[in-house]
Amino acid sequence: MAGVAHVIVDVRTRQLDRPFDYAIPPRWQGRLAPGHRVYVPFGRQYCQGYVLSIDETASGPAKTLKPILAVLDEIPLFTPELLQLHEFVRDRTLCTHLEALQSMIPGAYRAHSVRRYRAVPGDPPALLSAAAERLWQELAARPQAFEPLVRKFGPDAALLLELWLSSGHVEERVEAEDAVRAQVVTVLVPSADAQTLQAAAAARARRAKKQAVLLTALARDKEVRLREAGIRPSDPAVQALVEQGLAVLQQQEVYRAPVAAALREHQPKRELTPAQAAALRAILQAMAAAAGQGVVLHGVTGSGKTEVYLQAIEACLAEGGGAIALVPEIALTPQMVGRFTSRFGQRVAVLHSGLSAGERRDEWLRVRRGEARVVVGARSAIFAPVEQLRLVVVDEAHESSYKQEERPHYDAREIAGWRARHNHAAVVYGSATPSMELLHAAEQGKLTWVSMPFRIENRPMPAVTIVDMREALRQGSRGLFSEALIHGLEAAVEQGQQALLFLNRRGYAAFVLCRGCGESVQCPNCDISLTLHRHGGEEWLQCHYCEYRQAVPEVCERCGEPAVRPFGVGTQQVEHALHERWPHWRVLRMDVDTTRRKGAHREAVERVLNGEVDVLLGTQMIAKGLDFPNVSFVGVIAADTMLNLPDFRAAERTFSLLTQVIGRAGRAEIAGQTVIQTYRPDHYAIQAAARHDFAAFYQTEQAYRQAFQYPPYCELAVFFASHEQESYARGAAARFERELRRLVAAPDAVVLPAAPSGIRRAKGQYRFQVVVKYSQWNRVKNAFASSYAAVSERMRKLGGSCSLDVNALHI
DNA sequence: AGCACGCCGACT
DNA sequence: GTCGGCGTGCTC
Repeated sequence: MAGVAHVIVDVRTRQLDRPFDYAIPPRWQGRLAPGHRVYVPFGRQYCQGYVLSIDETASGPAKTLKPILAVLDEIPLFTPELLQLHEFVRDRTLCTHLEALQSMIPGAYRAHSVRRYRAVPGDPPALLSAAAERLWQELAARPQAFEPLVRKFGPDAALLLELWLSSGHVEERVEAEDAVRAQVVTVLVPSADAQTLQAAAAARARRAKKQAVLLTALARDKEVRLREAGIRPSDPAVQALVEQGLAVLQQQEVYRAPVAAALREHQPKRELTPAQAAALRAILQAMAAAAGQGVVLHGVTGSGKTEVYLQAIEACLAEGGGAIALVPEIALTPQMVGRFTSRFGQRVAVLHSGLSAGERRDEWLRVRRGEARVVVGARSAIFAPVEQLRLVVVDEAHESSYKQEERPHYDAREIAGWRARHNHAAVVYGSATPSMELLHAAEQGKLTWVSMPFRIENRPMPAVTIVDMREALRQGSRGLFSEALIHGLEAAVEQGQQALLFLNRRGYAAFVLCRGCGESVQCPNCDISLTLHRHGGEEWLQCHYCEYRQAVPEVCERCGEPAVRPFGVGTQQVEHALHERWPHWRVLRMDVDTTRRKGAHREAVERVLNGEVDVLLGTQMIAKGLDFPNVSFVGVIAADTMLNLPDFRAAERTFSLLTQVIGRAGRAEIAGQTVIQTYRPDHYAIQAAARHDFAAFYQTEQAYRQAFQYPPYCELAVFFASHEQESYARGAAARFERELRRLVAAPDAVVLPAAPSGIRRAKGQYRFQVVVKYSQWNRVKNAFASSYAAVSERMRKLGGSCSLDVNALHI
């Protein structure tokens, strides 16, 4: 047989991480292409697979191959570009073929086998009971799956099926089926020309009004979607038209349209400021160069980056190209989506986790079919099958959410660069606080740096006051709010404007501590303190890692003293304090606890935009991607919460978050005021953010990174082992370290000793890690791959787990 | 991952 | 004497 397909089977194990060969059935020869999804027999079972490549010329095979049973999609899900990209992802993250492939397509594309049973035409078997009689009728009518039959007829159905299968009265067929399929509606379509239809409508206007209405609609619209019209397919009027040959019923696929239309702002194309125009020119130049160039767009908050993106994408479309715009999940708000849909309408597809599986499948399919040429989406949208890709925009490019924390550990920013190079397109990394990595790449001449240092319409940057909370404490102030913060809040609210209060910690208090012995209440499963929550008159302790909950102990569990007190402020406590002090203010709290419910986030944003809120209080979710024109005051309750984390990016994240929070103030006509409360007023991250002085921050931070050899002066990899038993977790990390040291050495890599992770135990699992610094991936990747292989298999058998995050963001 | 093949303890 | 425990090994 001629034609062999090399297929990756959908079985998640490293042992099967290689192509398997299958025979191409005659009717698919010449039509089956790389990227097609197929259904194949594998071992004693069936599974779906992905065609990597095809060998048309394969002559007489040494062994007889099993055949492909079915091709699951009309067009290959993977374009040639995506197949090539999957090799890059595999090489860069050391994941399997399957992991790389499946991260690129919607999860809805997963076929399961369904066995259906059908009565063989001819002599029926002896039907001994009424139930058997009915079962036989059912099987004769159409093929039936096992589960519904047993549900309907009881366990006897299984016995009868078995009997009839062996006697040959019933046959079994295995079919592949996706759990999420295309949505199908019944439509009535005309089978006569418009004139005939209108004449027929006129003739029926008196005696058959419903038929007349349908005929008129058919003449006008060429189709009637019955469900939308509230008419059943069995309606006599419909049946009559079909019988008279005027119309036929058809099943038609329809797209599930996500709610992108909501909050659609009809924003006209805006006149660009000189800085915006210069930025747009730089992007268009990079596109015209067709060399996969990258541009860093450093634009202060309120400088109008989105408008630049929109106009650059317009230029793509005008040239017949396509574009992808990546936005962090947290910023992918209806507001942001609305700006794209109002500008590009149906040419935009939206891809993010808020969509249902079916919506995501349909949006993706619109892209694959070339019907949508612009994609707006979160991280995984970087794999969208846009053809003629001319531009990739990565908005808020400093955001850590572009790195996938699960396997495969890819970084969408890096994939953006790959796709730009592959397509001879351009990539834009936009941010008010570009990362140290972007800065470093620009300094080395790998990226072009463009600045938009002013806000649109020359609005001023907010005035920032730093309040030293140590000083306030010395003066006897023990409240959450300093004088400056109180003045700012009151001034804003009294003038009918809005205020925003930021605190990066949810719950009521960070932890509870016994004043008798100094012991805090710990989570029994994790190595961290429990957080105090107070809501709706109730009070409890909660773990922010594993969701464990317990009551607050009356007395200390260690020393028995009734001296358990809350410490450290959370958003619930600030909300409480606001209510106490200003009972008539309308305060809205926004954090994970208040926005968990679907749609809650959007409702909250709408309430703020509608002016139903005086003070919006929240965690970092209020700092990003939202544009509230009536906010004139921003307060930061405690700038230090992020600064004290044991992470080499703590300063960068503080600087970035503060800059963004400050930037929420004064985005429209009103001037902005800002107060930052801190115990470390002299820290360079806080100082630089307050003075809007990016250069100063970068200079200091760069010196630290270089001195301690952290990114961007190297790359980090983190091997991670976790197990219920501490010794197994430690052992796996130690073995990985030993293995890797055997294979690489300085200067290619610096292997740090195996050590417990920041949180030694989480969800009942002990966690150990090995951190490696290296600068050239190609020189170390083989060593990583084999060291990992040496440990991971055994760890899994022991009931633990391992991971290897290459190019890791934090350790 | 499944599923079978294959060698040793407690039962009809 | 069997039924069944789960330790290796294979899947085009």
